[in-house]
Amino acid sequence: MSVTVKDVARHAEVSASTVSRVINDDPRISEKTKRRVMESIKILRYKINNIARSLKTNRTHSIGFICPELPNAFFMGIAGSIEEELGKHGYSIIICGSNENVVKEEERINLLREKCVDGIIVIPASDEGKHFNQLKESGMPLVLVDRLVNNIVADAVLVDNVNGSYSAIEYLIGKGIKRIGFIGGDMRLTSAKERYEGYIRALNDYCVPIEEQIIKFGDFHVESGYKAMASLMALRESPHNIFISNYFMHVGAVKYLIENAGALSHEVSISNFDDMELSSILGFSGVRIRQPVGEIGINAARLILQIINKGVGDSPQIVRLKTFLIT
Amino acid sequence: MSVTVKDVARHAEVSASTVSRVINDDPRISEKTKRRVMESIKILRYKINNIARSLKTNRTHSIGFICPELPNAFFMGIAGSIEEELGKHGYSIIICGSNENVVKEEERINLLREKCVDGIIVIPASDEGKHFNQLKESGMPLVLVDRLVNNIVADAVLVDNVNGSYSAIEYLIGKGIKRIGFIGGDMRLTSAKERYEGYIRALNDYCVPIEEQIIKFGDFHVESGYKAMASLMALRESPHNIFISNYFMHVGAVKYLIENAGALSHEVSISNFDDMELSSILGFSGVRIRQPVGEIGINAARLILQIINKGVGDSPQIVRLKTFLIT
DNA sequence: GTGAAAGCGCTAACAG
DNA sequence: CTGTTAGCGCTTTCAC
Repeated sequence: MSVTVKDVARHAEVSASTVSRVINDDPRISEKTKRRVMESIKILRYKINNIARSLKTNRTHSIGFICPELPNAFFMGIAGSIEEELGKHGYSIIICGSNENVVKEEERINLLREKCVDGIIVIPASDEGKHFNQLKESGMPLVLVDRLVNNIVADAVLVDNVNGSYSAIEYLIGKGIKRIGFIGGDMRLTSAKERYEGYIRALNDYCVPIEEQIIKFGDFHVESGYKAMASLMALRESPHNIFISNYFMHVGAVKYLIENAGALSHEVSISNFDDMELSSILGFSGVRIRQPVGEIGINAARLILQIINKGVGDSPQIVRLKTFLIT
Repeated sequence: MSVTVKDVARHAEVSASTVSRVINDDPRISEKTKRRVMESIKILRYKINNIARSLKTNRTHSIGFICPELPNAFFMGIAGSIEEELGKHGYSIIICGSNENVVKEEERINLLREKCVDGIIVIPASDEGKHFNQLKESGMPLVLVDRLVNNIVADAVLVDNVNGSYSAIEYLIGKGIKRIGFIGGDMRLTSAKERYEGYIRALNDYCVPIEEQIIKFGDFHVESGYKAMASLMALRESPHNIFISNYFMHVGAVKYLIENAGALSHEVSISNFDDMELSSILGFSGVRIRQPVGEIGINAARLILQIINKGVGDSPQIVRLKTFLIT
């Protein structure tokens, strides 16, 4: 079938171990034999079989990446920078979608374990996850991204969500805008919770009363943003300013406003979390919070490599990346 | 380190092969021993080592997926459905970005070969690719997606680009609109070429003269759409209707129009290829062509599995999926 | 500086 | 139905 070290060895008239040493850049090999072996490798078009190597070395140079859904610009932005950063170190990524489903997430984790990946990076499907503890106990390097999980002590890369929304609300208040509607995400996600917290905290700090009825919750998806905006606009005294906690709900909300432009009793201005490619042209624009998407991925990649190479530290590292207010 | 078949065998007081048979659902194993082995597997928390299995079976159940860039909603839509479809058959995907760079693409292919993937699905970086021939000669199952490559005979999943843009232009002409500007992609991509061909063919068929100066070319990215729109709007007689050949250039073009709304001498209506999540709310809306993104992925996945399982057919299969005109 | 031999964890004849 | 044996392609002591 395919050409192996043995074939190369025979062709170069050396032993298999010598070929192996050449492949692995072992310094104590003479220039001469090295050249000869290289020659044979080229002639025979030898390609190393990493499966066999992995079996021996217990390293696959593969990292698993699990995220709630693939066709999601935010997650894929992260995946992209993870892939790039890991690629620099000879690692590749196996991508899995969990469908925002804890059961499937666990399934994927098992799959990746069986594939013997060297580590797993995951954007958790929810705040629940005893399976992560099992994973850690098994010794698998693990990095959580974007969200935390209850009762799990693990290394993680997050964004400073609280201060993110806080700064946006603070800015609006500074502009004299006090009545600010809010569209939040699923409160089982730490990111959603934290963004909500930043909103509440800013209002409190500036002594702005909190109005329950102008606070709505969706699930970070387009459709829920649409509905939340609809219910806000259906209020007798609908808010003129609204803060939306992620990109996709922002899109849904804008969609509602565009489709119902005629029926609106007043103008609306939207501020929002996330600054994706299209955020700036969605219109209705107030301020927005940019997440350092690329940085998130790079940090996650570096963190997992560090764990793989140096072992888990005693206390888990939590990297919190700053957000930027775009006015 | 980790528990192996041998450990399970010892614990269940059977031989390693029996354990292996249980794992692989070999029918000729007695219910009783099967149960006992399963028990031991559970107790010892045995997890199969697929690396070792792969070494033996020459199957990794991994498929490589190479695309020009990861954070791209279109590519990732395809990746997502590939992942899902392959997942149903026990396969996972290793994702690689080629950075729209043929050299890196080749590098990635070699990486995937060394990882012994069972097949490779690629959205080519350009129309150039002798490396694909080498790959095919090596016996690696290969499926091209979205674009073809010169002089390469390979199975592929494509979209009917020509008829896609033809039908849009035809529709506009039917509405009495004859002067239609065009923003195309990099003509080294077959998809860009075909969309342009559809435009030209429709104009010819309806005896509409072709005006070179209202035809611009970008590179399928946001920025180039912005620039192309700018140069169209800078014309003395800028077109009122414009057809744009993909989503990202559409975004860029809209961005230009929004930013320069005041300076425009007339209204503009945009028709475009692609119907992504946000296409419908970008405004300036004429008609658009929907690509069946999910279907593309599903077909690619099925095709690669078919090649893996039944071998390459004598003549390559080219699946051409229909597009839909959304009015 | 190089070779011989053992073995990673699994599967697959071949026996029985 | 189950065990024995060999070996996938590589790395890695241990000799020399």
